[in-house]
Amino acid sequence: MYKTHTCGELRLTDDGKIVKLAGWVHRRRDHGGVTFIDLRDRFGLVQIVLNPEISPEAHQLAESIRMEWVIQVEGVVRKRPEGAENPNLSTGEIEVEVHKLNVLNPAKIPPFLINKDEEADENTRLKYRYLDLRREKMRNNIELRHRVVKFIRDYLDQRGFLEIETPILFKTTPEGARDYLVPSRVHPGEFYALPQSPQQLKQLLMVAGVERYFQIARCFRDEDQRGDRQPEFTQLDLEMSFVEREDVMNLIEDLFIQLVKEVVPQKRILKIPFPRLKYQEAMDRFGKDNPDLRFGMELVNISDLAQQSGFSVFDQAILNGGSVRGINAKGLGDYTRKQIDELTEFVKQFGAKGLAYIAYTSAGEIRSTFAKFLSPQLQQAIFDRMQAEKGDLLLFVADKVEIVYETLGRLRVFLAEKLNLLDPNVLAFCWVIDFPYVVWNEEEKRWDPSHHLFTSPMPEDIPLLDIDPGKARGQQYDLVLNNYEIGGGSIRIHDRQLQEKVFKLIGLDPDVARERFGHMLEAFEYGTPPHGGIAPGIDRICMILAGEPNIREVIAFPKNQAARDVMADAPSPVEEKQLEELHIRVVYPTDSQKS
RNA sequence: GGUCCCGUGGUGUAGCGGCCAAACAUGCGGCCCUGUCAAGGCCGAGAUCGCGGGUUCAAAUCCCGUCGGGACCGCCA
Repeated sequence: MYKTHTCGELRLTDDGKIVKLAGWVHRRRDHGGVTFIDLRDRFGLVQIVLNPEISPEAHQLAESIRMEWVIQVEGVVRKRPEGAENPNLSTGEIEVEVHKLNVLNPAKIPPFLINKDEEADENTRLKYRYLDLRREKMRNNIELRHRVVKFIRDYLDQRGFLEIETPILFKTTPEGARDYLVPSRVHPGEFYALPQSPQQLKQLLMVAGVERYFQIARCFRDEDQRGDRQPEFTQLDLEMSFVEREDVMNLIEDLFIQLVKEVVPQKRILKIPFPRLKYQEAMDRFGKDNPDLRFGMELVNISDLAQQSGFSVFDQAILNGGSVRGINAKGLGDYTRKQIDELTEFVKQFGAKGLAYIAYTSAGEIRSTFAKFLSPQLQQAIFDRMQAEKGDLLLFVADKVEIVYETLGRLRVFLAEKLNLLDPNVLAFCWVIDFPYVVWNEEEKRWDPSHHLFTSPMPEDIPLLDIDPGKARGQQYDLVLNNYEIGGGSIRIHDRQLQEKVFKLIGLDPDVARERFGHMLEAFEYGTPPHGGIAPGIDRICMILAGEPNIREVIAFPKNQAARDVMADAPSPVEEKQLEELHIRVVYPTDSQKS
């Protein structure tokens, strides 16, 4: 054994013990006479002392040692001299007096500092990820992730769930995200696809009678990156038989309440039980189906008031079937014209033509883009409805309702960030339910499933599928946390006729449906229990719990925005021989196709 | 496919037409120092400012292009 103890565990009670320690040189303090080294391993830091009077050899050798060298020491645990304790260190009451020092492996000078939390260039961090992971923040994040997953496994195990692995090499499903394809060597011209999620397989496990299944499942989607999206990511994939919507929601809600209590006790859940918002309510109040409930500034509909104003921008919007809504940016009434212009630019990105406002300055003055249409009565009515006080800034968007939602929903979050209203220690979970079952795809002139095509409609809305599909609601539920959708699920269809009806509704050709999903349809005829499930995203959850701005910070070896692993430099070209075996010929894009 | 932002010693930043062959911190090298813990003191090395082109008497600084990175839109059932 290289070590008898870890660097984090020695205490005053170990005083006098002979120990062996091994780890990395975190810092070295050479006083000419005595030399101190903070020795680090994954479990902590401990100060080791090299005294020439104890061991001249060790002290001599320590001269040459540099940061991040891997060393081993043998020595005696000593209580530190009076006044030399370090209260910032859990091992700060003791130190290890070194009798023997062993260099296990020297280290080059690292490209960034391991012992400081100073930001380093992310590209460099990714290239030397193994060094980045030594740093305290990343070590904590990776450990947090372990705690989260461990908690989930234990929690579900105690409740009768089985963790079952499903294939990584599976079948393409072109209706979702773009698939990652894997060519078959033994079947020329045929391909596996990496799963976008184990959706079909977990449903088939329900047909198989598993009843309670989960998996910490890797999922793959070949779409462009975002801070909260990687080409491969991890879901808690879960499915249960003989359950209704409430059953799944209640289980998951309790799981997260307990998880927070155990893994991040310093964080506070805003509301228990989690608020449940109907989709329409979420849109009306927050403009998004993933609302951040940590702050107010809710949208207010003033279409009826705006109608009387005579302000043509408002009239036009309403005449075209749109609406006029606003938010009260509390305390921004003294914003300058320039600052408001900035907000206007912001909403224009998302399709708004402009931003109307009423600034009620702290001095009590009114400034407004539609001042001359603002009769005292109208102004009062708007102020009443929006609870405006001196010092407030009322911001309005008049447009098609989708654009109003989109722009005000984003503006609301944008302002909250600016105003520092987003407390990272508060966890505002909520459920969003009663989603529309299908949404009209204008481009393709067809109905698209708003969740996925195995989702069951609300039983009472099934007749609507024939007469007015847009009005039907799905048995879908999204779990939302602080402005992120962290999981979506639904009660599934377990009846072949209904499933075929849905395929037809969304314009899936029966032959194509049989080819792609024949195994599902057939399975449904062999005694399928009612079932449903959910798939919370582990990366996003860990990101929020760790207070990180993107999921790369909670993934050991993430890819960059261009979907590249910059450490190993993947993807990479392959040998011609490999391509031959796979019956593949590469056709490179020409310059004109590239641009 | 598109929009925006960034690119200065190893790292993080400053400089944003002449005062800059570039400043500060940290790291790195050397010397001094027996109780420090972000040790300290002294000395030193290290960037032609991502790359290419242009404007100008003069470019790290302005413009165009390009490469790299990031944020976002599209996309993500």
